[in-house]
Amino acid sequence: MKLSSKGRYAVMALTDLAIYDQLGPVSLREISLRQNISLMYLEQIFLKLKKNNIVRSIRGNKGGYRLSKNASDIKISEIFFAVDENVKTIKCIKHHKKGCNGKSVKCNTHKLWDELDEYINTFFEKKYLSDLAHQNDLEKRI
Amino acid sequence: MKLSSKGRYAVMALTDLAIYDQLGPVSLREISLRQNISLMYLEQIFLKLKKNNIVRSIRGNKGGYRLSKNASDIKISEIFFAVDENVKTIKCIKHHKKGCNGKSVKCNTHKLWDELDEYINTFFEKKYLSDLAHQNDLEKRI
DNA sequence: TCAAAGTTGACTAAATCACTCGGGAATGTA
DNA sequence: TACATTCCCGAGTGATTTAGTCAACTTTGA
Repeated sequence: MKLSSKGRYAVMALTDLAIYDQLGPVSLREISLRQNISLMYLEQIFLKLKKNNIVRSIRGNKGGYRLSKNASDIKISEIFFAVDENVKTIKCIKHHKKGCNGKSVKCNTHKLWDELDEYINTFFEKKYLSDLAHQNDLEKRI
Repeated sequence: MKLSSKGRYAVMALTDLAIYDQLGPVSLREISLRQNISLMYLEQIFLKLKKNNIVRSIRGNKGGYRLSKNASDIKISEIFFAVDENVKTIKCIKHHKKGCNGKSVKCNTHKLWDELDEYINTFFEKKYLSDLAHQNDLEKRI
């Protein structure tokens, strides 16, 4: 059971962005250097974040990215959704019209995985980007 | 973020075993048929379960497996541990002697992943095999 | 004009997953 | 004692996913 690096990097990069956003557009190059994430990979990730309206881009020289809303309005769950980090613990859904294991009923453990999914999603629904940014305040870094 | 099939199958198979255990040793063949899991794969899984003292084996004709303790004493977390389904959401630990991202401090989001790990582990610590077995009582099936 | 930035689709090496294979060893039953 | 049935176990493998890379743009500020 693991988190993909895409989801992890997305949250790291956005936390970084949330901290430096107040100074103007933040380029991926800066984030790449500070967070030690490949620039090319960040491009991929930010494209998705942009499509999901979490960040907006400013092209050209001195350009970069900004949050498209307040950090306190961005849920971690939203970020994960944007980069396809979906918290789906099972694949045992809808085999034909039958149950999970090809039988006519749901598998033994179906309920457990459903509960787990919900449990984990709750965690990410309760966490906001601002919670992370505050832990790493700008003042502490300059 | 997903669960491996090994962990999933282990829990399914053990739930099945917990239900039929009272009738004597249960062969992997039976479990394979009932749960629709490959026999060869089950062998692999049960080897690990045995090494971790969750089941014990009876060899030879009419042999099979039995739980090595009561279903009400087997935590789901224990099962996952046995089949290496470890709930580790990050790899950003102990890069050299430094922090997660090669820098001298922990990454922005370190605390978040730590909390998540603990949160998920708590879920599995609270669930016992008997909880699942009861939902699928033998009486309902014969 | 030029450099710095974002945009985009295609590509790829490596790792992991989800098994399979083959040969063995133990044991109850005929 | 033969044999079928079961567990035992290391090695192998094909497909998929991950974690990126690459190349060739377009946009914009100075």
